[in-house]
Amino acid sequence: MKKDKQKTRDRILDAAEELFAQKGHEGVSVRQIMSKAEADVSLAYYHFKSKRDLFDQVMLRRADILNDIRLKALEAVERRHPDDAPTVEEIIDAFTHPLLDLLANEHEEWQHYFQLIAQINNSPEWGGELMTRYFDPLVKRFVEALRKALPDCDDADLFWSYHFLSGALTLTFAETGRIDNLSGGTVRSSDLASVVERMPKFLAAGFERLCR
Amino acid sequence: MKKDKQKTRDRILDAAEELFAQKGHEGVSVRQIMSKAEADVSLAYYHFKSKRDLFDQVMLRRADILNDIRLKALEAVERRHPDDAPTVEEIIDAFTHPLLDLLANEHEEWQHYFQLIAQINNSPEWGGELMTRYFDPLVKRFVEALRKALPDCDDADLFWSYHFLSGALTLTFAETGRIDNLSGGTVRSSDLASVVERMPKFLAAGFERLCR
DNA sequence: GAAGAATTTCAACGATCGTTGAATACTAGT
DNA sequence: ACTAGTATTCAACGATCGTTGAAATTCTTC
Repeated sequence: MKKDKQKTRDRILDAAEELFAQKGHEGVSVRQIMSKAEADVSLAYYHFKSKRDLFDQVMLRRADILNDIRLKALEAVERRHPDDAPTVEEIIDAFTHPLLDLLANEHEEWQHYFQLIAQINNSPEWGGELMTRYFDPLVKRFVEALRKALPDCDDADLFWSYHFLSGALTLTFAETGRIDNLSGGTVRSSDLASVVERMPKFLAAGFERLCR
Repeated sequence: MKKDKQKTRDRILDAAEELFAQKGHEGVSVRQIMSKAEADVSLAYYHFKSKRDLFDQVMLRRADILNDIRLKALEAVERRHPDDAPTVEEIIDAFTHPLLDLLANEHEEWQHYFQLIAQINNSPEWGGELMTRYFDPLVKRFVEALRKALPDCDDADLFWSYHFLSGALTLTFAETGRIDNLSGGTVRSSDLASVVERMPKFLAAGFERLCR
């Protein structure tokens, strides 16, 4: 039935998502993906045009959901400030909180996708093209909100601040465990509640110091 | 002669560094590397034990230089403060400035290495192990300096702040050009002088707000 | 210039890669 | 039950993968 097609296609996407996140696009073979998906190799080429197309579909599958909830979070913040502008911290929170919530509360479902984004964002090969294509419209919307909150900020300060934000956020997605070692175990990469409460404060302070 | 050996070995390391940085460890074949190095495939296995060993040697070649100059920069800052503690911004500047200087002034020589670090730092596969092995002793030294500058800061705030710093710094290394698109060309990824003057201020503000 | 070590070339191995075409099994509407 | 599509299996293609052993060359030292 139709459901089975969806099931198989989704199983392939799940397996691909996980393996791409762990080893990168080139570090995984179609055979490894299909083996994890418990399906024949040829099925990859029945459901997708090519390995590259499979990769793109993995990216696309969750991108719209992400853009939706983040836009709604921003709009909610703006609705709470009908007259004045929201604070920088509120805007950054709207930008980051939905993602960190998803990662914290639906960890198994979203972890690999976020790890994939973490890798792509720092890759010269993929970083420019892919991230721009999927997420830049939303990012521009947030930058505009930040500009309104920091009316005296010049463009260079604003965009570089966003750049630092982007780096801090995506490294969090990677959950490399490096900070676990570094702190001797007192801090854990997977403790996203700690990030939710600290990251907006940390980054808002940066924006505000640079922009005035 | 001996010089030629070094020459060939270094040509291989250079080619590997560039290709690994662009496509990742698994995205490049030994044959592609040796073709760029203009040497026979077998020479890779004369000069190195395996592909993985070649990768490790690429990482090692510049790691010590980096640790050296950063340690010296920190010691210089501390020497300038015989009685009191250096400011957070001074410490962060010592941590980041040497790297950004190298990238800005010897771009061709160091760009690919830093791009490689940018990718590894955000990879769950490599991020924990490799970065810890090569750079954590130095990082711990800097965290101690920061702790002295922020005596009332608790460990979680301190380590998470460093985590945000690490993400912001390594994304800068990647030079993905994403911010170029985002800003419509008014900001350029390769304009590292802009980063040098902004990043320590931005990050110091974050540390200070979180830690007090 | 001969001896010995260091370096480079050449040819090949088995394994795995992405991808495809044709045959088979399954499902839905009549 | 027949048909028309949808989904899955099987076998295979040429290319490329990491790696190796042995021969040929070049370099160092006497």
